[in-house]
Amino acid sequence: MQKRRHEKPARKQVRQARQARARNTVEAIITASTQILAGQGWAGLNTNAIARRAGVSVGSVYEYFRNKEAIVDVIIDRHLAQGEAYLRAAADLDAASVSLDDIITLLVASFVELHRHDPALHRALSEDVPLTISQRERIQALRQSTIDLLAMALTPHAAAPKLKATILVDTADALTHRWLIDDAGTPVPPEKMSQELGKMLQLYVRAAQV
Amino acid sequence: MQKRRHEKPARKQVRQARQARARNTVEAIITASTQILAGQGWAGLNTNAIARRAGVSVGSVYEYFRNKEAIVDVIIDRHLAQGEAYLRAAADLDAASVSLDDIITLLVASFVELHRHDPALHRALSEDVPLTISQRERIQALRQSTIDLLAMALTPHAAAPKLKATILVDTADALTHRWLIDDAGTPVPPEKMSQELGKMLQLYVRAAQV
DNA sequence: CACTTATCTGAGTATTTGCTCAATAATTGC
DNA sequence: GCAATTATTGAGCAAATACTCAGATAAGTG
Repeated sequence: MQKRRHEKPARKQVRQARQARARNTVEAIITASTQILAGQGWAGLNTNAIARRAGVSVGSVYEYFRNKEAIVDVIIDRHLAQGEAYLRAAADLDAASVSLDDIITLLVASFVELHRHDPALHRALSEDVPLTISQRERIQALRQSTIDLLAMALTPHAAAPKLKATILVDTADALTHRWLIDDAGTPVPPEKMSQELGKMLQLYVRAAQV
Repeated sequence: MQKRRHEKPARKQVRQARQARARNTVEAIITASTQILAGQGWAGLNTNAIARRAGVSVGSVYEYFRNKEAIVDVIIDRHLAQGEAYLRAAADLDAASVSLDDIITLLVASFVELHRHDPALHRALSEDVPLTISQRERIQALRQSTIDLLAMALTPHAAAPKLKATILVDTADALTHRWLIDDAGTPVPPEKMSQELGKMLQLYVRAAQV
């Protein structure tokens, strides 16, 4: 049944969990879905399997979630919140007191840390689950905030900080992604790789622009 | 029906197209599938839609392809062949006569070129279609060949050529991917980005190692 | 307890979709 | 022309799966 043909007819209301028992049910559903996503990916995520794994009936799933996508929505929400937390922590640093070295080290370390936690889930969410437009927008906004914050931090140290910040963030994100999540075939260990990544970014930021 | 539960029972043989009419049918099926993949992605690719778009009946589809995945297999095959062609062309260059500048310029230009051609299909194949193990292996092999070839080219110019080649290839691939395929939200134009990418890779390769 | 509200159940419905097969048509070889 | 081979058709089967609903059970309230 995969897709509703002509847009959802605005079905019935979902219930808000009031009692503790119900909140447990909701959490069980989310946990089960997360595990299935990490283990079998989007293709393995079906409502019957979710209910079975959560130890509840399908009816309960639809009591608290409008549809399958709504469950994933919550999972993505919680996942993005982690990235936003890292960003808030970095924003609290005193810009004047950190060196260029520190900035880049923190950048690389943050991305590595983010990707190291539950790589299977991260992979499923970023490469498997079909994201809605608003989910994509939220990810894009997080990226842009990171770039903006980094650009501010770079301003005392380098020319063209916005451009450089874009390159730095995209490179750090794309490469940690590839090394920690995507493949299984890097002959070089990830620590060595992220060390090289830091070195490369350093050289790039320090270089005089053309 | 999505998935056969207990491994394919080794069904009936697929037919080999002998007459010109049949070869047209096969091509029409592949073309239709490619278009659907590029336009609607994996989720929109179903056998009835393929048959309709190709102007043939479902029966014909299964006359020449064991199942839906077999069609995608051919598409991926042809797509990878392009990458392999680039690699062969690069391998024909005289190693002694090219400068470090040329090597990196060619690397970046090749990746840009590869990703610019039919980005929608590229995206569907690399982020949407669930790849089989052997398909992943083939991609991995192509990546490794590229790294090996680049490492050889770098040997006269830099220390630790294998490590550097790995970084270069992964960076070029991941970033062109992101800029040309993934998003739609880069405020900086792709040409500028690839120029910066080339600059960064140059600096990295030229730097004395620690 | 009696009553109301919240929660849960799971067999069943509606739909999608991969794929088959018996019948029909076109092409080729003689 | 006439078989044999190759090609095509499309209704329909079987399985998967998102989601519903009528009724059972538990919890809160007086």
